[in-house]
Amino acid sequence: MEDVARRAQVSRALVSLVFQDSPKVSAESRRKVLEAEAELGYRKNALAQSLASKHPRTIGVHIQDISNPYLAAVYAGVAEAAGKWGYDLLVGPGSGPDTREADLINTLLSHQVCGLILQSPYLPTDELATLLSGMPAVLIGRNAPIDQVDLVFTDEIQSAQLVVSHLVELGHTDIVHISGGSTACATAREEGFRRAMDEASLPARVVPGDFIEEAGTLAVRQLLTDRALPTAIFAVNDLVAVGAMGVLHEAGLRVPADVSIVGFDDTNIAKLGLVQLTTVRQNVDAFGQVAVQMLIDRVTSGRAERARMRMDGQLIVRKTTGPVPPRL
Amino acid sequence: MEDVARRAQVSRALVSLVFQDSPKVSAESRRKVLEAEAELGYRKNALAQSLASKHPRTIGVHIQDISNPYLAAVYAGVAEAAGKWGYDLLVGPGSGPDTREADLINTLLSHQVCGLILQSPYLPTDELATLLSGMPAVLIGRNAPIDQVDLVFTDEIQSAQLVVSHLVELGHTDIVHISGGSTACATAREEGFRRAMDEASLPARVVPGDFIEEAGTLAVRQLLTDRALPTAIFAVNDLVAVGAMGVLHEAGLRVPADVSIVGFDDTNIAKLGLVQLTTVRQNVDAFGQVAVQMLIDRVTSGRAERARMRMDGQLIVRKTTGPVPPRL
DNA sequence: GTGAAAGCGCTAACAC
DNA sequence: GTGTTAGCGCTTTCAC
Repeated sequence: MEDVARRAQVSRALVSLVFQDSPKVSAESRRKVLEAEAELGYRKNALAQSLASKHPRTIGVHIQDISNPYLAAVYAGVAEAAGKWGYDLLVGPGSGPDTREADLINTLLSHQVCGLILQSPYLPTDELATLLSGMPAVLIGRNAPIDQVDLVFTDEIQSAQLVVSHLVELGHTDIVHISGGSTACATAREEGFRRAMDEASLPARVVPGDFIEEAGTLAVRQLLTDRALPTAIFAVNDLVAVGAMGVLHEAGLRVPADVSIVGFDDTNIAKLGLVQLTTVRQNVDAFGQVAVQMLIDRVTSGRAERARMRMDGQLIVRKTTGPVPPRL
Repeated sequence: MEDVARRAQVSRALVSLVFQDSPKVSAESRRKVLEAEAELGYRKNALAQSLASKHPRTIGVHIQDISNPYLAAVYAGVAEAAGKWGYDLLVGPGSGPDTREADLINTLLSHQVCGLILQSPYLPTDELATLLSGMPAVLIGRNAPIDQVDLVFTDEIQSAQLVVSHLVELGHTDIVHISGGSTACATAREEGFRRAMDEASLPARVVPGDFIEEAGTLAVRQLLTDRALPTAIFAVNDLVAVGAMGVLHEAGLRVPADVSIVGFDDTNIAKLGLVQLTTVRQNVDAFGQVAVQMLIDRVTSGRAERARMRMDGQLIVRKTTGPVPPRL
């Protein structure tokens, strides 16, 4: 930076001002500085910048399950929005459910980010709260009651209702939900399913499961041996739905002629020609944008109240749902 | 840190030494410092640390297609190895093939990482070279001839040979490769296919494609209308293979009874019960470890020569390959 | 072993 | 508008 200043024949301070495009610098000086910068191939030192500044322009991101395309899309939105606002992104090192979320978040924090955007389905609410204390953050896809943390999430209740109405309209009355265990998001979907079935005066059958394919295969195998197969299955996510489809296929049952199946997330698997799964899509495009805006707003305005943004899910009807088969 | 020093009744410098566990500090002092640290809930400022030190312990990572489970696994290996060596990881903001790789790498660089680990399939070699000039880096899954850049990659030639021998052993002589365009990795696979077919004295039919499902559907549709369907298809990756399977299925053809299919990467899609794709797995577990070690070695030793690590692929035989159907 | 002092590359408050 | 100065939180000589 010293070099840039010398080459442009100005002081270091002025160079600094140019880079934050302050209004108090003459067009002439700005031009000279920019020119010198380009000629020298100068690259800012984000570290020094954040260290000296009381308002670092780096936001930390942690998305647990980035291999889920729904979250990858959220992430893309975050990246785009951050770029537009002139913020750098730092992503915590972690993928897969086994990584220690707390460590990752600490790494991010130690790099002095100005705020955090997290999708953290596993960390208990209280741990999250102590970890985040005093740090602006927005949580994605999880309705956690933590002060000073903003929220963006899909209305799982409404989404589940969408699924149930779709199936009920097709004539289904015997519907099983394969749940996803005890994560925040799984319980919300299950709750939504129960409520929707209640409203339709239908019995809500729930089989415990997980977010992996095997949960789907196991659940359906059990239903098969119990001779308790329903006419429709609502899986907690696409992977589980596909697991279920696989077993039905093996058993010589047709989807949707014999059993209808609905997933959740609209992942790339759901779109596969071989699968063509009816599923629920979350409003991914908006998620990232909203999250970044919430965070920047809180950081710059010093807002203290919690902001929450609940978004509707959207039913994507493909080829795994159909009319209820005639009773034999 | 000032506070920690005061609480432990020592100087700031000593605290610094303890954190880098220098040998020149007494057990007594160390204990006191560690205790004070814990009590105060001190968290290091990675920024200040990297800024002051001539040897920052943060390595930058950019993996373009993290949604590919093969790469996610590589990444997990990197994360584990980095942790073991006491290095922080910073990940560049980017997902999907449309993000500007150069920008991401620049972001990483501006955060003063001590080196880079990259999977960067799209960036031209020369751009990469200028971008990386002087910065220790290891490239994953790409055999690019850049000085001062270390390499870890799968032997695509050998992998393609594995696939071809498998199919030839099953009696196939009419094999089509759906290629992946002009990325480094696609051309290597195609080259391997051509060589292996040559060695088997078989004609090498190649259909141009891409790394997406649609490439598989398009290619097979074309083969179908041309009445030029082979008895076996070797797709550039799993996604393309599944696209191909989908179309064959629609057309009433059975896999592998009528046509055998092989993919590449052993992604989660290949493992799906509905798919059970024969494919090639790369030695993901070793990739990350090796990459981190190469990088740290170069950073600490100042080694100037290039290191390269070529690894063998492994054929995973599932249920999409079978004996060649009898000629009608 | 331990403490004092200089400085990493930048921003920010102030005077010119 | 522009230059000067003092730090941000840490590491690192270098004396003691």
